[in-house]
Amino acid sequence: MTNAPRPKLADVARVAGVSTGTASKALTGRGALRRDTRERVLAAAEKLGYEPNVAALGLVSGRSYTVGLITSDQLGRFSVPVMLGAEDSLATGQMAILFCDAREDPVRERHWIRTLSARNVDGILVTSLRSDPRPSLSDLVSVPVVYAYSPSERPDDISVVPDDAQGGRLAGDHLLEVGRTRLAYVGGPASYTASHLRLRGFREALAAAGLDLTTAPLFVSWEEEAGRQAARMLLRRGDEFDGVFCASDQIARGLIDELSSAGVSVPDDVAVVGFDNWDIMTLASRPPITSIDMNLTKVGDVAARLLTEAIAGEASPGEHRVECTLIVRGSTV
Amino acid sequence: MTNAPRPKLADVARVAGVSTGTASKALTGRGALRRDTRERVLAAAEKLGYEPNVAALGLVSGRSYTVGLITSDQLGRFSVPVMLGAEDSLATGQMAILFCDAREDPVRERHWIRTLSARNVDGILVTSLRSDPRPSLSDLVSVPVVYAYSPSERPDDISVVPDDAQGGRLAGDHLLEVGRTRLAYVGGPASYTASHLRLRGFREALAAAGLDLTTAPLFVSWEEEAGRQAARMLLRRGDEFDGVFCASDQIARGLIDELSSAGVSVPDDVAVVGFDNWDIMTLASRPPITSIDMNLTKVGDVAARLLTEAIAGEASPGEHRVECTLIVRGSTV
DNA sequence: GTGAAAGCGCTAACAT
DNA sequence: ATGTTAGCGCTTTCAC
Repeated sequence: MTNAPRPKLADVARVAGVSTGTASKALTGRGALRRDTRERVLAAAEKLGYEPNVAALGLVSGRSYTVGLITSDQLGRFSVPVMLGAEDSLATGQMAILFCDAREDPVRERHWIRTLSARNVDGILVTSLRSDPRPSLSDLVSVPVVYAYSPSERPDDISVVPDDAQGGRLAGDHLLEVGRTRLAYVGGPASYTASHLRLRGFREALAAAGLDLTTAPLFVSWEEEAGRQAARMLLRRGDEFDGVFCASDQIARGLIDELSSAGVSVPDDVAVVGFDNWDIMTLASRPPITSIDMNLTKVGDVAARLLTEAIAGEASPGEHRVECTLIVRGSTV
Repeated sequence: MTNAPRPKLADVARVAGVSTGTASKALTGRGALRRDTRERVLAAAEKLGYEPNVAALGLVSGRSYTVGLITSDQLGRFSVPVMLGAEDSLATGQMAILFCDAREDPVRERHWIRTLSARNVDGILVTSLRSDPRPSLSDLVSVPVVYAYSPSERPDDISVVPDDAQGGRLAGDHLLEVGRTRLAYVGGPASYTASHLRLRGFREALAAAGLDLTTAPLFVSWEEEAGRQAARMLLRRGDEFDGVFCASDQIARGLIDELSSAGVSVPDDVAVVGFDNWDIMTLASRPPITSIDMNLTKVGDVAARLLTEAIAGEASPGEHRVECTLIVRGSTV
C-alpha cells in the first residue's frame, strides 16, 4: 500500500512551467504547440509518472473508455476463450472491461444494463454458451452492442458466431480424404441449432462426393455417456459404418471408448471426428481425437473489433462467421 | 440503440421543484430533509429513470466503486469459479469489476496495475491457477489487495486459499471409514505446494488411526495419462493396496481406467478418491469418482468480502483458509 | 503558441 | 429545511 497522491495535470503543468491548458494539449496531441514546449510537458509527465484520471476524462468527454461484457449464460469452457479474445483486442485499444455475469437470468441482465448505462460504457459485448439466437438488447441501451457466440435474434444487430456448417464440411471432407465412405453422424440435442448446422455442413461435404449418411443421424445429449449410448445404437443397427462425426468431443470420447470395448478398432475399423477441440477430451482419449476447433478466441477478437468500430460510428450489422479449423489426431489416421 | 440523453440530477431537481443540493441530499439519504420533499425527489428520480453518473461520483469522491480483478494465470477451470464467487458478493455491494487478464506475464501485470490506478479502483483482487505463493503487489499500489487461490508471499497481505491439508484429511478419513487400511497417494508434480499439503493432511488422518501409507507417495503430472502410469507403477511394485487418494480427478480417472483394464475392480478391490470435484471427470468416469471439492466459489466470495472490508478500512491480514468438502460417489462405495 | 476560464455531473460546506 | 456555491481533474473555447 504505497501512498503519495497521484500526480495530476496541474502538477505536470507546474513542473513544465506551463498552464494546464497547454499541458493538456501537449499530452493529447491536439492543438498547435511549439515542439520544445510539448517535449517539456511530456518529460514532466514521464518524470512524475502521470496518468490521467479516467473519471475526469469521462466526465468531460461523456465516454468511459470502458465496455461491458455480459455473459448471459453459465460461464464456462466456451465463454472464457471468447472473453480472452475480446479482452486482448479491447485492452490494446485502452478499453477496460467491466465483467458482468448474468447467469441466464433476465433480471440480472436488466440489472447489469442499468449499471452499465450509469457507468456510461461505450459499448456492450454479450456472450452466451448456447449458439442459439438470443433476445436483442438494442431497444434497452443507447450504445452499440455486439453479440459473440450466441447471435441476436435481430438480423440487423451485430453478431459474431463460429461457422458450424463449415466445421461440419471440414469433418466430412476429412473423413472422405482418409478414405471413409460409410458415414454416421451423432449430434447433440435436436433443440440446439448447432446440432443441425454441423450436420448440414457434414452432408454437404458428402453430397459433393455423391454420398449421404449411411445411417440416420442420431441426436443425443452432449456428454460422454451419450457417446457410449450412441455407439451401442450404431452397432445394434447393424448398418456398416467406417466413419463417425460427433458434434462434441465428449460424445466422440464416449463413442470411441464404447467402440473399443466392443472390439471395434479406432481408427482402423472406424474413424472418428469430434468437435470443440477441447484438449482435456481429445488428448486424454485413446486414440487422441481428431477434432474441429471453433477458434473461439478469434470469435471474441472479431467481436471486440466490431464493437470498437461500432463505437467509432462504423457499424457492420449482420451475422459475422468465423471459420473453424480441423485438427488431425489419431482417431482418423 | 435507444436515444434520449440520460436524465441528470438537475433534471430530477427541476421536476421535483427543488435545488440540486436538496435533490442530492434526498437521493443519498444524507442531511436533514422534510419527509415530503424527500419523497417528491425520489418520485421524480423514479419517474425519469435517474441513475447517478458514476464518473461524476468518482470525481468528487475520489473513489470509483470499481475493483480490478487480475487473473495472473491462464484463466481456466479454477479461476472461473473464484471470479464468479467474487462477482456475486461484489456486485451486491454495487461494486463493478474490471476484468484484467495478465496471462502469467509480469509485464502485462504491470500494465494492468497502471491502468487500474489511473481508474482509481478501490481495491484489487488477484487470482491465479497455481496454489503456490506469488509475489506481493502491495508495494506497487495504494489500494487494498486480496489474493484469492494463490496466496501472496507476504504473510501480512490478505490471502484466501482452499485448505488443501484439510481436504487431504477428508480423503483419509473417508477411506478409513469405508474400511480401507492399505493406502497409497498419487500427487501432482512435487513442485506444487498443493501436492504436499494434500499428502500431509492425508497422512495426518491415517496417523490418527495409527496407520501410514503402505507404499511411498508418487508425484506425477496432473493429467489422466499420469494416472494411468501411476496405476501401472503401483501394480508393478507389488505392494498390496486397497485405497488410493489422487490429488486430481484427472489422475484418479486415468488410474481407475488402468486399474479396470488390469482386472482390478473399483471400488471392490481398490477404493479411489480424487480431488477438484470436476464433474466432467468425476461423472464421466466409470465408476463415478468420489472427490474433494475446494469450494472455489466460496474462496472468491470470501476474498471479495475481505476486500470490501479492507476498502472500508477494516483489514484482516493473513492467510484465510476455506474448507474443502467430500463428495461421495461410486469409486469408494 | 499560450494562458484564463467555463463547464462536464455531482457532493458538501456554507448561507439563508 | 432548503438553496447557493465551490470544487473534484480534465478538455476546450476564447482571448491574447
